[in-house]
Formats: sequence, structure tokens, C-alpha cells
Amino acid sequence: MSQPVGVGRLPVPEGKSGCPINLTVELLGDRWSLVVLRDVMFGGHRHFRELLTNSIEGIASNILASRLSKLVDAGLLSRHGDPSHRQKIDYRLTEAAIELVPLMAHLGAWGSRWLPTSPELSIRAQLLADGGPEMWERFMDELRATHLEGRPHPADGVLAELTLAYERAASTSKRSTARYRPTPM
Amino acid sequence: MSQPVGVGRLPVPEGKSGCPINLTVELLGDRWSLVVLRDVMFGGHRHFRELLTNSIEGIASNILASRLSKLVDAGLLSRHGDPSHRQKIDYRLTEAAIELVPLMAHLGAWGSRWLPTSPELSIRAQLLADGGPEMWERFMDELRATHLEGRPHPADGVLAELTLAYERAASTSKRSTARYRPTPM
DNA sequence: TGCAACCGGTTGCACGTTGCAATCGGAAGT
DNA sequence: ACTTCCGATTGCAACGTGCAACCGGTTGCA
Repeated sequence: MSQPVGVGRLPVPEGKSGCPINLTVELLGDRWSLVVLRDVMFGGHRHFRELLTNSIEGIASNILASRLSKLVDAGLLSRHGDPSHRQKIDYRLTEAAIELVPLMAHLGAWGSRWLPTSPELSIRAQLLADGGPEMWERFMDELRATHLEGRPHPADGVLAELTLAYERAASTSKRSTARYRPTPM
Repeated sequence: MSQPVGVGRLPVPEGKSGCPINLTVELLGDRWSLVVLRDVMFGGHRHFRELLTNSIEGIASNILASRLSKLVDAGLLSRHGDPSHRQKIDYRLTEAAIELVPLMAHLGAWGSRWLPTSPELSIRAQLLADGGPEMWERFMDELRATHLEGRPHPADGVLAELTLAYERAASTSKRSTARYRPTPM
């Protein structure tokens, strides 16, 4: 639970830079990896079809498949069988992925501040950003309980709070965007 | 200085998702954008050749050119003439880019924690992450003075502190990586 | 005045990745 | 038996990246 992902702590892969920012960008810096993690983290979607159908950005099935297996290989997601259906796969966040919560919070905060985001979705990002490290820790503990130990999300948890804020904002917004499920931030 | 980049606050570009995380990923989620910003921010490189030659990751000139113009269009960099050479261009961070400092700090911290980074470079990332919001604010003010107002970096500033820590770590490391200038984090 | 070094790029081309639509074989429900 | 749902895979076109050569203009120096 506290080891680096991949092949362990080694002499820095040859030809690569060894810079923490660069390596992180190399791993997560593409069009979809962080979006998939966002949907698992904030949307609560943990199955292939669920991620495919509820994605507002409309990810293609082959891309989703390749991202899921890449994230599993990188140690950010883990695969588990689902008792309800033999070939249903439950993708769960690992500790490494859970520790991306502060990064997601900053990503959302910066986007809300500088990019033309939709108000309902910005509210959730703002709420999480304003909650600060203390709220992030609560959320991370909630995710650990859900994804590492298999317990359900508490009804009064951070995720519930964020979803409630979104739903309130969405219901009072003039042009309804209700054709989408409130998956993303 | 406090407007969103791009076309201003508009009804969310059509067909796009409006999610703050998604929009940020769409803008910065590629192999090079954040790496270029890192070199401008932490490496102090502000000219084309400087960025091209001192990049440890070895960016190609056409990619660098396309990223620079994309970042300028997005409002993260601004172009200025250089008095010393008529066709030399000084790329400076804008306020929007300076506000990516916390994101960079988290990116570096997460990478140091979970990926096989090189120790000298990790030390700088750790230092910045451990400094917390208070240190980030000091660094951002320093960058504002340098990039928005054209003053030099103070000798006792955050950047100097980070560079010193890197140099100490690099000089005591066995296998010298001195062929590289200490550009990245 | 000539010339080499430097300035920010551009061009052409090979290659891998992405995006899209259709489809796959196995498992479950009815 | 038939339909639906499951996580993918395939073929194909378009795009992004990586590499090397090259561009016109500017500067410093002999």
C-alpha cells in the first residue's frame, strides 16, 4: 500500500527524465486517464458499461478499455470479480489513485477559475476546493472505506454532500442539463 | 488579470462537457504543455532556444513551437520582444499560469511518492510540496514580480532555495547528472 | 564587407495513438 | 430459445508525435 507503482523504486527507467512532474505527466497526461479516474472517484461508476454510458464526454469503448487496462497496469485501479455476474468486473481505486484527490481538487478549482465551465459542475469543484485539505482527507478516508475495504459510501459523507450541492444547483438552473447524469465534476 | 482565458465566460463551448476537470485536461492534458510550463516556471527559461536546448526530456522544435503558440492562445503565456535581439522573444507566464503553482506542487509530490523518480529532482518537489500553501503563495508572488512586472528573481527567494537544494543533492549523488542543467523538478 | 553564429520557427515524412462504428463470444434473465 | 447485458476487439480513417533537415532574418566580429 505504500510502494511506488510499476516496477518498484528503481534507478529511473533508462532514457527517461526522472523528474516527478514529467513522469506524472507521462502517466496521466492524456485526454482520458484523469477523466476516467474522475468518473470512478466522483461518479461512483465502477463497471465498464457504467463508465461508457454515463460519460458526458462520450469516451469510445476501445479507448475506455485501453485506459482501464493501462490504469490497472500502473497500479491506479484494481480489478475484482462481481458476485452478481460472472463476467462483470469491478474496477476499484487503489491507494495511489485515492491520493490523487488533492490534485483533482486543484484541477477542478483552476478550471472553474480560468475556463468556461458550466455553473452546476463548477459548484461541486468549488466546494471541494474550498473544503481544503481537511475535506480532502475526509473524502480520501471515505474512498478508502469504499474501494479498499468494500464498504458503502456513508449517506452523510463528502460524496453525498457534493452530489447534493450539484443537484440543488442543477434544479435551479434555467436550461436543464438533466439529460446527463451528474457524473463529473 | 481576473478573466477566464479563451473567449471569455460563455455558455460552455458546444458539444463540450463544461466539467472543470475535463476542460483543464483538454487544455493541459498532453505530453508537453505542462512540461514546457514547468521549464518556464522552475527553470527560468523564457526563450525558444533556451527551452529547446535545456529540456531534459528532449522536446522537438516543431512540438515546442506548436505548444508555445497554443499556450499563448490559451492565455497561459505572453510574448514580449527582447531589447537585446530584435527577433528574440521573451515568453512570460500570465496570472493564469502562475496559479498553476499549487497544481505543479501536487503533481510533483504525487510523482515523488508513487513513481520511480530521480532523488535529486524529487528533493525539490518534496521541498515545494512540504512548504505548503504558504510557500506556494510566496513563490507565486515571486513569479508575479518576475513575469508580470519584469523584476529579477530575488537571491533569497523560493526559486533560489529550490535550486540550492537541488544542487546540494546533485553534488552529493554518486553518479553525476551534471551534463544536464537543473531545469526541471 | 563578408561570414559564422544565433534567432524563432517551418517543412516533409514515418509512425503510433486516437476516434468512430460495427461487431465479438460468453453469461444471465425470462 | 431468445433477448439483453457483459467486457472488450476489429478495421479503418484522422490526428498527434518524433526526427532531421532547412528557412529567412539578425547580430557580433574579423
